Amino acid sequence: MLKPPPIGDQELAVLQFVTDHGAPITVREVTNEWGEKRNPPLARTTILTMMERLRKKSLLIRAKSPDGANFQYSPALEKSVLMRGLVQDFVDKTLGGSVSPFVAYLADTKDLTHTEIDELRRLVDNLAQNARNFPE
Amino acid sequence: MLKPPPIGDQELAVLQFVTDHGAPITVREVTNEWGEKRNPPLARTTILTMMERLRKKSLLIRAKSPDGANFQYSPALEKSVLMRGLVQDFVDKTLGGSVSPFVAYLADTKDLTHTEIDELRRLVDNLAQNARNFPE
DNA sequence: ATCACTTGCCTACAAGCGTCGTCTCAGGTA
DNA sequence: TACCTGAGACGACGCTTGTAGGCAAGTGAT
Repeated sequence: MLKPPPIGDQELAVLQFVTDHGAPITVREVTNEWGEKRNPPLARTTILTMMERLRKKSLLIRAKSPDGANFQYSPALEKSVLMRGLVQDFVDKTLGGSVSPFVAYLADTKDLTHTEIDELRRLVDNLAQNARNFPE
Repeated sequence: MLKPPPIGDQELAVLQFVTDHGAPITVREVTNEWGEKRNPPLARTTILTMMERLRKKSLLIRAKSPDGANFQYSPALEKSVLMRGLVQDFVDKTLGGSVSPFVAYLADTKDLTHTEIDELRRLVDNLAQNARNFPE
């Protein structure tokens, strides 16, 4: 398996926006709905360039719009798959492959809501459940 | 608070090595003990450059060795602080500020050992404990 | 004093990223 | 038909990162 090309911060932001949008979206729409609201706003061509670079990296796909006037872009990967890749990458590269440090260092930052902690607990329980279903 | 300068992957690897080493270390030592073992091996000057860049970013500090012949580098931040910053950064930038997706998407990757899951559970319990001690 | 090394600094250069300006071309419009 | 407009393609520029070569000053041995 070849190493996935790295994604820049802005590229990732665009990718997330497209992914969260749910439906195929044009460069113009991304510019209007996302790029211009930022500080500083981004030119249309900037968005276009980033989206094309994402396409080169096989993270976006595009197809002619129904009227054939322009292109509509869609995420090439499901959000869950994308996220998992990002997390995996971070864990491997930065945390040295073990997830324990994540929660460990997270424990120091007290800015977790009760809701989030509950959610974490629920997820860990789930994790344990799954592990029991798939013993080594 | 100004935005922390970004750290490249290799830079981070060097920084981690220095941090994990525990004692002040010279460029030569990093080269021998870390740089040359890699694939491909890194030249001494490459390590030097990276360590100097890390120093510019205030992530390493250095001081003359006792015999005054060269410099010894040490991490500017404790490992826990560094890690917390990295995790925080990742959560903010990639996960949109919420930690739940982390464990959620982690749950899909089944390559967690029982030991790690147990550890996670313990940590979450701890987290909950702390939260109870500091109600909002 | 000279030679061999080591260390640190300076410079460089190719990729990759963030950001656009410009060019061109297909379609409408007057 | 002669334009204007919006879309995509291309190229570009500055900055950061990864990688390193060359060089000058210091140090120790001869």
